[in-house]
Amino acid sequence: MTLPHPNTDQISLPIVLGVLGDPTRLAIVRYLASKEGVPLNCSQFLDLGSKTNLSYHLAKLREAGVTRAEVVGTSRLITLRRADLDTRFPGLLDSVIAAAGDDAELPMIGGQEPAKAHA
Amino acid sequence: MTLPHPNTDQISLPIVLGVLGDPTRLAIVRYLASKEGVPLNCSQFLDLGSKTNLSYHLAKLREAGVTRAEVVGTSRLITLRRADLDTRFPGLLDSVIAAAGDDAELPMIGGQEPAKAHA
DNA sequence: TCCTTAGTTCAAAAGTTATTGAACAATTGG
DNA sequence: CCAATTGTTCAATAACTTTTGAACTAAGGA
Repeated sequence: MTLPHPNTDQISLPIVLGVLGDPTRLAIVRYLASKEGVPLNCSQFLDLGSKTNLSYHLAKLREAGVTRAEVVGTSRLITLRRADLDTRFPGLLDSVIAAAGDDAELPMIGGQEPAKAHA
Repeated sequence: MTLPHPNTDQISLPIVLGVLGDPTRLAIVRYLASKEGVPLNCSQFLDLGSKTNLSYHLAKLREAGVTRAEVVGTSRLITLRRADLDTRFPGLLDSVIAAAGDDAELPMIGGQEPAKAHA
């Protein structure tokens, strides 16, 4: 039981940008980046919407090639496809994550700390 | 007669990403980047759609803060807001333009040369 | 086996975005 | 003034995206 993912060379720039142009998904990506190395399952994101709605957004991210979802038991372990994205679009993910880190308009996850403005 | 533009600090990351997540607009931005310094008017982009449709897409880019449109006579001179975007989201525009430069899926403008694959 | 947990799928509704054509405005040149 | 050029606005439609709830599957534990 594996889920469909695009190959690295099939990842499309407009699709990736479009998928990241949604506050919920950008919040997911920011959170994944902040927990890099720790695989997360969908229920980590329930702050952002209903189970069904997250399933939808996570599928969009996966189908765009932004995340990878590995089936483990009844869970999906979700990770950022950082290396693949860096290969395909050098610097893009880093600059998006850096910009998102500062963005107080994006929804927070699990008491996440908003990046502080320079005192 | 000036057109509304967001201030630099009003430029929103998800809105910018969403606006760039459209092949027509990404093609416009790529072309503007390739002609940096040369202000272009809307009719340069008629390859990409009807006059009305371009007016729509150019308004989206302007309202998102990606481009600036200056009214000169009956023309709008359109430029990329590169410095403002670099200030707000360092590295983002560069990585998007670099990635778009290579993208053969994006529509071309006026016999634009597709970036060649490495021989 | 039965229950729970984790997540998907489906269909419907709501909302948003893209595209079109016709009509409009403003400037420029004759 | 008249016509051409440049681009906008409006209303309609088409197409897509997001959100929801109910029903479902699959694995794991008691």
